[in-house]
Amino acid sequence: MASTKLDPIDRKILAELQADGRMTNVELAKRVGISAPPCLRRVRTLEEQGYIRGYHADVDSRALGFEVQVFAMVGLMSQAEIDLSAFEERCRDWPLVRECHMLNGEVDFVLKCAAPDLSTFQTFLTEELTAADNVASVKTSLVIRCAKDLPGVPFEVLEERLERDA
Amino acid sequence: MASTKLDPIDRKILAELQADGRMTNVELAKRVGISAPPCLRRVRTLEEQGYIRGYHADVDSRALGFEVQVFAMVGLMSQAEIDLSAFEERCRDWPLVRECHMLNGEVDFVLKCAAPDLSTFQTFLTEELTAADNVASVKTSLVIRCAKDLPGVPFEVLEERLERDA
DNA sequence: CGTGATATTGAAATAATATTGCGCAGCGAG
DNA sequence: CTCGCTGCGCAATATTATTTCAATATCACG
Repeated sequence: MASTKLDPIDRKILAELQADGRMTNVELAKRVGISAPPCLRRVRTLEEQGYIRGYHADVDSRALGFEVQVFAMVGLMSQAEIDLSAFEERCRDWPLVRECHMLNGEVDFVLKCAAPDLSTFQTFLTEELTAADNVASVKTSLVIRCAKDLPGVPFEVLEERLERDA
Repeated sequence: MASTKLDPIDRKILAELQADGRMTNVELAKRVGISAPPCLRRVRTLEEQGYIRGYHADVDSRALGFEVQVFAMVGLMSQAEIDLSAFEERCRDWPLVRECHMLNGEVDFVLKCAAPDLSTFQTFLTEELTAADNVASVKTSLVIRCAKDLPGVPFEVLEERLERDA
């Protein structure tokens, strides 16, 4: 990851691919204002350097029968690093847990979970999560609806900031 | 969205594209066990029927200088639908807010925010979010680290469940 | 300011992929 | 059965990705 700095074209590429990850390279090249070959080379470089971690289809989980989304705020008994890591490792093993973020403040972790129905989630909650080693408290909140769900980076803010600093 | 039901091949397609959204159609066809043309037709159908909402590059926001991620728990004064919608609309206008979910329980919304640095976020927090109409309380937690961040749907769970029900 | 070393570009050629057209097989209803 | 429907795969064509290479731009240094 020899992070060379990004020029405006690179940032445009990232913004375009974040918005539409399946854009063809010719279309992308047209939009960022260079020809196809250097455009593709830039994309490959961005991938290698880790600016692009991967590409994913955005699949509608409700359409697939995952009716329930839950945020779970988890407090642990011990915040020693080894215990934090152990909990994270357990989260990685639970398929219902889609995201696991360690936080500052009173709560140690927030988990975003997805389940086909409430009873599946309840079972997971009582038999797995709450029952896990070192878990002191779990507060859950059902997602009623989602008003906004954008991927990654607000490029608008980034460009604004770069202009201002220049 | 004339939601025809999905067969195992469709689900495999969704799982593969969720894992790698830029897979070529021939590779995808190989993996799901059919030839390229019908595979592409299925993908198009899945897109049209809304099972696939889009494709996105997963861009590393830290590499781009967005050092700060925050979860904000927001309580409103009024939970009347018109006030809820008004708040959601405001969230859509704030670029630092990447996700906005309405919850049940004591907290009305959870927001996932991204900012270049702490002071940018603090400014947003005090001058925009906390100051917004109808906002009663905001509790924020910095993300210290992210142990897991998977896209969308746990297909493992879905398949398990289908097998069991069969 | 030059000037050479180093990158980066774009046109053209080639390889790979996507997409269309069409005939065939499987299957349920009459 | 056999018609009608659906979905498959082969083959042909259109697009796109990728490599090659000569020309241009960029930059450190004298």
